[in-house]
Amino acid sequence: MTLAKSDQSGTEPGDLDNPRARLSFGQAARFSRYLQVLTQAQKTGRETLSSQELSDYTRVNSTQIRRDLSGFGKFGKRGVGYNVDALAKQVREILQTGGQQNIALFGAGHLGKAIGSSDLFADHGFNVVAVFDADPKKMGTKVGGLSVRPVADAEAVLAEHEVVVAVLAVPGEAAGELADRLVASGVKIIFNYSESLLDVPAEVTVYTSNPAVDLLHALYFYLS
Amino acid sequence: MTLAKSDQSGTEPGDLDNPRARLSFGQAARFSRYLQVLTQAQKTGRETLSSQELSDYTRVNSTQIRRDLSGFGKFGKRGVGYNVDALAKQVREILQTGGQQNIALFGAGHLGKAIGSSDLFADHGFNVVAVFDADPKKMGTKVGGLSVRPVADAEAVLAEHEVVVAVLAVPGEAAGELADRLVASGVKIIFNYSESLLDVPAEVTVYTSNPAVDLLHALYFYLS
DNA sequence: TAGATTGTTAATCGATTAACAATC
DNA sequence: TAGATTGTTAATCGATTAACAATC
Repeated sequence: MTLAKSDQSGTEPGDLDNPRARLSFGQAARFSRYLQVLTQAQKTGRETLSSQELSDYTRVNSTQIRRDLSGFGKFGKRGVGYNVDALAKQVREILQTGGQQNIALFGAGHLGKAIGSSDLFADHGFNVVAVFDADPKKMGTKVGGLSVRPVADAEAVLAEHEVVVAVLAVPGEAAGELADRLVASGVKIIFNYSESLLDVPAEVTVYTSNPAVDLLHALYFYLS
Repeated sequence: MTLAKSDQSGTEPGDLDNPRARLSFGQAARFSRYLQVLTQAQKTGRETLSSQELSDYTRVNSTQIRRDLSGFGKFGKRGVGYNVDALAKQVREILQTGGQQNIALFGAGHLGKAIGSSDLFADHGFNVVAVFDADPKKMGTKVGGLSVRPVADAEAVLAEHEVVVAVLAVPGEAAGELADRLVASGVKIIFNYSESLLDVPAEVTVYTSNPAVDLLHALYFYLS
């Protein structure tokens, strides 16, 4: 939450004279979604997308999209839309996604295997460097090309690869203690796929994924 | 998006005289998250939670939380916090989560198995009624107590169980065509775990889950 | 009592929306 | 040209934040 501080300038959030202006929390969330849609559109060979199409896929208002983008330049062509390749490149620059990031995956169950063998992270330049599990029987089995390792190795691996991002696909009972170890090892971003509520220091960001929460949200509007 | 219309009254969103006042899009999202944390806190035997603790777990501002809740009544005790059981009950009423909802799961791969065998949905009263897959070799195998069925059966099963919610844990290539069939069968809410962008009519809500998007977002603040 | 936390107000900031000239 | 869509402004709405009296 302390990360959510917006830029101090009361004027243009992304002034052309200052293209490194810090994005607000909401803006960064939106730009991330734009990039996801653009990346996927590139795969299907789309050459242009209008702000309205981007809006349909991201559920962000189309005026908002044009405003977000126009803060960094004039990337669109009136009457046509935005060039997908060019805009994807621009958004990557805005989000500063240049550097390689290493990720550690904890849990080699169904969910761990699903995440480890998907291209979700690789598509955006993230590199899963290790898969850990507590079950001795799983040691050495392969998940997405990596051999499963004992959780005891975690500290050494995290340090060696300078891992800042950890994905927790473990049972709820194991998550709390594991999170404490990760925080002690310098992990700053935790994706929590367990049910457990994690207590971490303010400088660590926890993303808890829970489809049931989104379903409650969606159903509320469907039912009323 | 069309679902996001807020209530028309410019005054109290949740007037005590009108406890059924429609929640705004953002409010419904927040109440869903409160309920998730409260449900989990119940499991660990917590008796009370303060708005600050709820804020730490939901990343929603604590004043915002108190304000959301106070729109529906005075549920807290000053100097103590909120009773977990009582507040969970209240929030369930506010979100109108009484009715049973049936869900169909498509895809019996790693991700499908992870979702089908978890308690994520069951915890909130949702009922997975069928698991479908395209692979003939998987027919009859079990996922979370259900036998995997051919996708050809989908229309009949969706109609029989009045399914409004579908979860797509299938490869991207299969998702688009499947979504069209689901929409034709009356499905209104689709959880899309594939990479594919889905084109659906305005009355259908698509939730696309993508950890990489959240990671881009989180990293932006970590790196800058 | 003293400390903690709610319930509530007011000020500020960011998001949404409508509208439209500019222009591809 | 005519149609479509951007870039931009202004108005409104919702979220965030600080502050604090009320009260458990």
